[in-house]
Amino acid sequence: MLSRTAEYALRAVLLVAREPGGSPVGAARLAEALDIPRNYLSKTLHQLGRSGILTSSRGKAGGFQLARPAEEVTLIEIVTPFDNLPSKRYCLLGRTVCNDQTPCAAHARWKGVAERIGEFFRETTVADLVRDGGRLGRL
Amino acid sequence: MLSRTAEYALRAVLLVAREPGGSPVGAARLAEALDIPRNYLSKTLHQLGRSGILTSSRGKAGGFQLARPAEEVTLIEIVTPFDNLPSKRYCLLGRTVCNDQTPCAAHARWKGVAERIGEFFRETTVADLVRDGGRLGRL
DNA sequence: GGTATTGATCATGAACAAGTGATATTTGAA
DNA sequence: TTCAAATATCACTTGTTCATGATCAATACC
Repeated sequence: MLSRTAEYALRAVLLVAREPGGSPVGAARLAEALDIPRNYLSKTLHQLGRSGILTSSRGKAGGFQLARPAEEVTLIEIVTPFDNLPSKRYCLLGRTVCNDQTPCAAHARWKGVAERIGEFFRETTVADLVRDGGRLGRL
Repeated sequence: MLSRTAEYALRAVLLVAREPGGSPVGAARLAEALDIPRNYLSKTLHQLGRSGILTSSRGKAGGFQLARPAEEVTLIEIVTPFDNLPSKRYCLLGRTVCNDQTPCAAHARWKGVAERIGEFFRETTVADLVRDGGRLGRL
């Protein structure tokens, strides 16, 4: 469903969002928690910065923080730079044109499911998932 | 959502299923209709044969036919060899363990969507899509 | 100012998917 | 029996994702 990198991005953002007091979380700590190489995660974190989701601070006690309130960050924002999700226009059969006027063979039945997926990513916020709890790290 | 190859597989099976009288459809004709290289599609068709979805006949007037009635062939059967779909156990955040007992942060909210996707592929049959009509080929 | 800490960046390779071209093999029909 | 049509298979290129290691650059703190 999602690329590896997009999964890491989600988990990293959630870890940052959970940090008590909103203090900066270092890339090394995040990489350790997610059990992936630090330099690999670094690139992902940098992209999240360019997306306006995280801010970074260098030097001692530096790290990453949320750039905006968790209530305003939706999952689709986090995931989009890493992965093209099935949007409303997505055709299950990979046709270039596929809509209600000129539908593919699967259009009518797939439409509802695709819309449901889109809703999930558009409407679920970081705050929602922080509130729900649940595991993020290695274990 | 699906890999290119899986999309081609679905479209190819539907084209074969639509063939009047169930007569064999040649790989060349399928490739032309889908606008993809013949040899590339050949490998996909061969795999569909090994999956027990299509049968092939060689020689003149050979080609591919449905191995079983269209009502009995579900989309998940077609797609599985080419692409791992998000199943019931699939974790949106890519954690190795994720279930109702030890959920990830997204589990509760994602569960319903994933189940809906699974239902679609498990319950939709080739006959359903043939009945619906809709386009398959290049245009 | 120097230095340790931290993020940012560069270079590289493994694994996989997608696409291309050539050849071998089977089989029906003239 | 021979030929042509069709599937089956092999070898290769290209591009992308994932991952790793090494290095550069900025910054707080002493």
